[in-house]
Amino acid sequence: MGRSPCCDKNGLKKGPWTPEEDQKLIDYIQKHGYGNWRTLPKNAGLQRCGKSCRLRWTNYLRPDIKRGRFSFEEEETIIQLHSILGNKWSAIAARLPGRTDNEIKNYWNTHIRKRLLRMGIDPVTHSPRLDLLDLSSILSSSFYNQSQMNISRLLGVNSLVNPELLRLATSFMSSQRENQNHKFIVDHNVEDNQLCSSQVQDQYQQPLMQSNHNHLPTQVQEIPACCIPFSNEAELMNLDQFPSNFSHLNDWQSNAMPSNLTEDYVPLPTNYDYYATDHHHHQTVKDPSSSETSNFQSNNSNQSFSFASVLSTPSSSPTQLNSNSTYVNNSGIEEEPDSYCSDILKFEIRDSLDVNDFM
DNA sequence: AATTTCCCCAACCGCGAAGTT
DNA sequence: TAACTTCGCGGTTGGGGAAAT
Repeated sequence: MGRSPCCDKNGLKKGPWTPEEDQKLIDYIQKHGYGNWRTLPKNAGLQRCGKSCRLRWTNYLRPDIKRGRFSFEEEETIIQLHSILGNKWSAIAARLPGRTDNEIKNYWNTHIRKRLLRMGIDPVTHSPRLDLLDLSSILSSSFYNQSQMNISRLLGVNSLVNPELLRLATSFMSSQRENQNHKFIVDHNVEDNQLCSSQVQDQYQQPLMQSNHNHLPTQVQEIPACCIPFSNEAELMNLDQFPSNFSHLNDWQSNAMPSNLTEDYVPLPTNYDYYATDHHHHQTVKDPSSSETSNFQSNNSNQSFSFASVLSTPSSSPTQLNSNSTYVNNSGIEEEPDSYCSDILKFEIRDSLDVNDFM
């Protein structure tokens, strides 16, 4: 069909918005609600095209926008969802309350993508690529004890259930065991380790599901490069239908996982409320799509995000969900989520669980 | 201190989908 | 059914601040 002329560009302002323009837009939307973006700027007294107004509103002025750095859980969720959805930023944003697709897209392109590349992970396929992998950084930073190993640091992201990388990592570990007895010093400042993960659990969980609980997958099995136990995008989209109470999920988890794998993880609260810590500053704005007033809080995304998060977040994680994304460590110094997580997520593999069994 | 380079992110652009006439 | 309008998405750009030289 014919394309709409974007807008009459003559005389319309472009570029950064001024506070006055912002206020005009806010005032207008608070009075009349949003919608009909084409006529909105004229009615609001703005020399902008409707598209520009819509973007400004949805990406910046909306009262439910969450500002600040991405939390570890958010980052983790982005990676997980991206492994399933690809560059469908709006779909990803729908499951990250308060975050916009634009913000997520920017964060992916400026942070996560680069980090994955440095770790030898193809950010498109979420699969390891040996031509990208910086082996030296792995060797120098990932092994410091035979029995204690931070697999998350090694693998970088929990979404990478891809067994090939696990195999690669394990191969390194095995060779290290054979050839060296000394401990490796962990460089806590290595940026490649920043994107760490808490979910070695996930490394096992999905294969276990797929293998009918009876055996672990072999390395040649094809396993989707994601850890959320949904086989496809449609299934993921149906997350919204899940109740916010996860008692069934816990049953499912405990049934699905062998006890020797699950016992290190305490069951999560069944009524986990993602919004519990952040109910501040809700402005009320009319949503023309509804006859009632909306406060822009998406319950759907609440539920779905919680579900995914519960699946992948050990209860031992000290990080408050949806908290401000700046972290303060014990010394009162702000700490970036990238670095704090490398410490909290050290993962101990019990002697009875030999990672080589997964080979 | 000055200049250059790098990086981030708000905003723009083009396109397709969905809705309306 | 076609023509048109509106909206939303994803890719890209460029301004400005930070870091490096």
